[in-house]
Amino acid sequence: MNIGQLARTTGTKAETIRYYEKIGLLTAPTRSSGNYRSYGQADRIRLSFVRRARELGFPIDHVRELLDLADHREHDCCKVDELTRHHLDAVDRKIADLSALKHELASMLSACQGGIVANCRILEALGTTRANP
Amino acid sequence: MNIGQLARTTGTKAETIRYYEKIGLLTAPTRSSGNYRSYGQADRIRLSFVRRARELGFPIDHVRELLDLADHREHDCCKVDELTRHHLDAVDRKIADLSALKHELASMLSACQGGIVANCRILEALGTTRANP
DNA sequence: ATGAACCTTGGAGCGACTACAAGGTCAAGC
DNA sequence: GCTTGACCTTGTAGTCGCTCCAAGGTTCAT
Repeated sequence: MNIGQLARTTGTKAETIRYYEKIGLLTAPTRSSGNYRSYGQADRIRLSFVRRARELGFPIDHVRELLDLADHREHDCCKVDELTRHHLDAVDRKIADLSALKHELASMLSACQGGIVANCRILEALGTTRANP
Repeated sequence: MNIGQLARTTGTKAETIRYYEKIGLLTAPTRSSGNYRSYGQADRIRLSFVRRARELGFPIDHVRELLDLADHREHDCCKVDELTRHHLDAVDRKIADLSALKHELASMLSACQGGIVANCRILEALGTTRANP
């Protein structure tokens, strides 16, 4: 499998695969006679794992740790649990922040009655300072 | 007011203020005899507006448009409304994505019963390919 | 006069890619 | 055998929104 095929079967761009190789997330594969990267099933599985973890929003460093853990199947899995929990907390915080934001934007929108900018409640709301005045 | 004072009164770092000036979000202020930037109240208000919009997650380009709109008080405010609506939609989508993510992470966590990595449900879930296999 | 606390500029670095340029390789069709 | 076009290679620069740093200038209190 060359890089394009691997890219297609994993829904990744070839550039991204090369990037993962450069930062050491994926190991350099063997090369063909024409110096093309040549991948096998194990590579595909590993990349899929990476993509899935990234889809779930794990930062690259966490993915690296997860890969490490997955490579040592005799280890205790509490570290995996901890990473996941940690990430879940971060996601929760982000959701809370965005929800607050959403309500603020929604109330700005509902206050807007159209008309000219001079009377715009949205811009008014934006002009309302919050940081220590 | 020099840059440090403006920074403190708006909860911004001096570097960020200089950055905003460089990208043309804020106009270059007058300079003191010693070549220090010297700001007035109008600058403080404008920067506060920018910070507030950024807090609300508007990307810099939108902030630029909002500033433009706020500068032309006689214009119709429907563009402001549109920008806000657009942003609200994006926030909503992000919340939906994160909620889906949260549930996935939570169910991964609840499936994990401890033990060694070889039996870890979290890693198993991560290994489950989703992109076209 | 000296030192600390500020300011100046320019440039590099972050994360996680993405895009591009200039060239090499491969398979199919003629 | 030659051309065409799709693929691959490398390296570098750009994205976004800052943040940090280094090397030097200014201001003010002691």
